Amino acid sequence: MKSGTASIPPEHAAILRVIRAIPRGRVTSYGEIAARAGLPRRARMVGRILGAYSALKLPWQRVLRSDGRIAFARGSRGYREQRVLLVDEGVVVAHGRVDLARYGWQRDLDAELWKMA
DNA sequence: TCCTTGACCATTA
DNA sequence: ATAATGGCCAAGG
Repeated sequence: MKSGTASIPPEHAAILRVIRAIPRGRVTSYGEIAARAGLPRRARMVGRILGAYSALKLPWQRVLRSDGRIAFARGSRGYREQRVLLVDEGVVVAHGRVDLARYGWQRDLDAELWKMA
């Protein structure tokens, strides 16, 4: 064999890197992750990656739709699990939705910038 | 090969 | 707030 590790496509690696960088207690969207990974308009790919690499311990619960709603169908196993994991790290989930103005990753960045003023 | 199905999204109406 | 449209694209029938 070549070098033990299975080769992960660069695009996949870029997306995984962004997902792993989401701070605990904050959330972001599929599209935002794609954009940060240098792959604008490829939100769908992020969803596929999350499923494909579920063996890795990723903070998948911090990934929501662009409007802050959980992507899984209400009542589904994934939906319930994600809600629990988010609440566990202090994120308020009301009606299957998170207030992005409050818990969004971007907002976290804004706070950092404000501190410099 | 074609068609459908998604852990999606921005825009337009 | 809901709905249609077009973009995106791998996987499975």
